[in-house]
Order: sequence, then C-alpha cells, then structure tokens
Amino acid sequence: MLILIADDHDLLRDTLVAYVQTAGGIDVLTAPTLDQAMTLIHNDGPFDLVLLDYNMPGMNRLEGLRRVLDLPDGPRVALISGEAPRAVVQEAIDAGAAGFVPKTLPAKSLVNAIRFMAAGEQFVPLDLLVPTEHSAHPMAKRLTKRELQVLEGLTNGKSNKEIARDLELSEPTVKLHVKNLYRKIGASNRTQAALLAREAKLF
Amino acid sequence: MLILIADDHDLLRDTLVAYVQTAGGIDVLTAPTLDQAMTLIHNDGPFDLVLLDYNMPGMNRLEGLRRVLDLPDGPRVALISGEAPRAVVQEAIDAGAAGFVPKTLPAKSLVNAIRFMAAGEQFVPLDLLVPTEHSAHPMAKRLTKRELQVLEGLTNGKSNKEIARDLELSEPTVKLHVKNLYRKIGASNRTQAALLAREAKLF
DNA sequence: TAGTTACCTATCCATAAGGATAGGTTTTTC
DNA sequence: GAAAAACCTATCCTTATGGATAGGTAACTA
Repeated sequence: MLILIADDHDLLRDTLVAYVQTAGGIDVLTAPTLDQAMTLIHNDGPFDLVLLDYNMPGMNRLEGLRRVLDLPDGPRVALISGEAPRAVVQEAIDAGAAGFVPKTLPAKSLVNAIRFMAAGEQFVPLDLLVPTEHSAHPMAKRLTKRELQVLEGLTNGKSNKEIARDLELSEPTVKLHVKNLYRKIGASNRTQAALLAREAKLF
Repeated sequence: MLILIADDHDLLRDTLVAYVQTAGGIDVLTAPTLDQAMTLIHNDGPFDLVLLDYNMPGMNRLEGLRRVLDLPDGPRVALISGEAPRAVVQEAIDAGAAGFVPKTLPAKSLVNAIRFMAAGEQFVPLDLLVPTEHSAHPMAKRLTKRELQVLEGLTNGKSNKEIARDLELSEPTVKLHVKNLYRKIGASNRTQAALLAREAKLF
C-alpha cells in the first residue's frame, strides 16, 4: 500500500512516516505543501490514499481539497487537522473527502483509519472532533438557535443588513439578537463577538 | 535523560515519543493536558526538560507556561507550537522559557534541540525570531507602522477612540489609518480587518 | 391553563463608523 | 535639494451600530 501525507509540520511528518512505515508496513511519501503534494500525485502515483493537512500552505480552506479531488483519476483524499469547525468537516465530506482525521487520534488508530479509508470506506470520528457541536459548547449553550445564526454572520464580518437578508429577517430583529448575544458571551461590539466566537472554534 | 512532552494531539505524541526514544535514546513521559503534565512533574520528576504545546487544554496562552515555571524547583520548560505570533515567542522567552520549538522543525533537529535545551541553553530558531518586525509578512508589507498599530487595536476589538487613546493620537487620525488599511488588506469593516489580521497570525 | 422560552417586528435615540477632502509636518529616498 | 512617503489634524456627511422599550406569536411545559 502506498500513501501520501502532506503536512507542513516537519516534526509530525518525520515521526509519522517512521511510525506508519514500521508499525503499519505502509509505504509513505510526504510533501510539505499542497503544490508539492499535487506534483507527487502526478509523478509518483497512484496512491491508495492521500492525507492533506487542513492547515497547510496552499490549502486555502477547502479549496485545496477540491483541487486534488478534481484531478483526473484522482486518488482518495482525506483531511487531517488539529482542530476544525464542525461545519468544515461536513463540507469536506460533502465535497467527496474519504475522511477527516483529527490529530487527537492515537497513532495506532490512524494506521487502522488509513487502511479503512484506502479500502474505500469513509472515516469520520465525530466524537473525537473539537467540541464544535453547538449544543455541547459552553459558549453556545447559552445562545438560542437564532442568536447562533446571527453570531455566525458576525464571525464572517457581515453587517446587520447582510445578516438580515441571509436569514430572511428584518434588520431590527437582527439587531435585537446581536444585542442579546453580546450580553451572553461578554462582548461589547461585533468585532469582539466575532473574535470570541472564532476563539471558541464555534465556526 | 528524562523529558516530558505535553501535547493534546495523540498523533504527534505517540509518534514523537517513539522517534525521540529510538533515534535519540531519551526517556520520555507524555501528557495530553497541562494539568496532567503538572501532576507528572510533581510525581515523576525531576525532568531534564519539559515541552509544552502552546495550544493545549489548560495552557490559556502563556499562563500555563508561567504556572510551570513558578513551580518550586521547577524544570526547564520550552514551548512547542505549530504557529504563534511573534510577540508570543518573545514574551515566552522573556518569561523564562528554555526555548520555542516550531512544529515545522525536522524531527532530527528536535532531538538536537532537546539535548541543547536540557544542557541549559536557550533554543529559538532564527527564522522564528528574526522577522520580529512585521516586515516579513505579506500582509504587513504594505502597511505602515501606524497602520499596523491601529490594526492591532482593531484585532483586540477596540473602538477608534480607545485606539486613539492608546496610541496618543486624535480620533480622526485613527479613522484615517483605519480607512487606509482597509483598502490595503481588502477589508470593508473593522471586524473583517480583525479577522484577516488574526488569520494571518499577525497578532 | 398559565407561565416560560424562543422568536419576531417596530420605534426612538445617541454614538460610532466609514468615506471623502483638504492641508499640514517630518522623514526617507532619489 | 526636490520628490515621495509616512504621518498628523481637521471638517463634512451618510450610514451603521448599540441600547432601551414596547408589544406580538408560537411552542413547550409545569
């Protein structure tokens, strides 16, 4: 079995390769950037599986994933990430990823997951992902559904008017939710609210 | 030699331990949280070196580092991190850290760095510290010193008035800088500017 | 059934923010 | 020494934001 691991952290790459090869008997090539990964896929493939770090030069959110998936005769691709908003995981799967591997996964489990995904299965350990399930998050606990939707708009740098349009609400209503969620999360303006939400990995 | 590695990413912990032990002949204990690390330091020490992940449950920025450093007869402590704002690196060193190890470091270099730090030296990779002025960053390249200072204020959720007070400028001047930096970084309001700056790890 | 919660619309008001100009000094650069 | 860039203050204007209130509906819940 031959796989490709692309991650800009040399530390993880070096140690991971040693581990997967010795403990798993799997051949591994590596790349530190998306571009180099794509070159390897083109020249040294086919790979049974490609693991892309979600935070890596060239990835640009999920654009990098799509670029690899769009390759003619492209390989199965999974993302690997330290932390990611739940929405991103969902979007990656929808885009056709073979899985989403959290870096909190034990090394031994990763070897199993690699075999699993290379066999054509989809690997998504929801329980291991960041506590991004809105209902589970301390900050999100106190927010209503609407307030969360509004907060998501804030976290994207949108104006009240834009949020109102997106949610098909009136602007005064949005302003109300904004004001209420400020109190709940301890923000005094929309920038602070956005930063707090981002900090909490809510979105 | 006995060291402690604390990182919440099982994947890195598992593979790193295997690597450091076999390739470096160094004894390693590990912990997934700061609290467990401190327990180990208390019960299983003394350690020649403690490596703390900057992003790990319980760390709370640099507070975790300080907690360990403040221990009576505390060990030498270094931080390890995937990415960190320059200011954080500087602050960690000032607080008494034995070093700051980027995860982009090759595994072999880490083994050397561990020995180096355990011997009492301070390890801070030049490429991590040299561009201490924001001049190295593509986004920062186009911003003047003042605009950067103003952007930092924005990134902390401050109002123009607060920024003006902090920088001892008049509010109209701050507004000018704000407007100009929007153009340069492609933001249309302060929240977007803050998120872009945060995204670029500028602060 | 009555109370609670979430959700919606609306108005009023003070302040902040964003954009456009105009004109000034200092420092850097050619 | 002239030109350019950075930096500063200011005014005018429009819109956005944040806060306070008031009142309404639907759903669920003790």
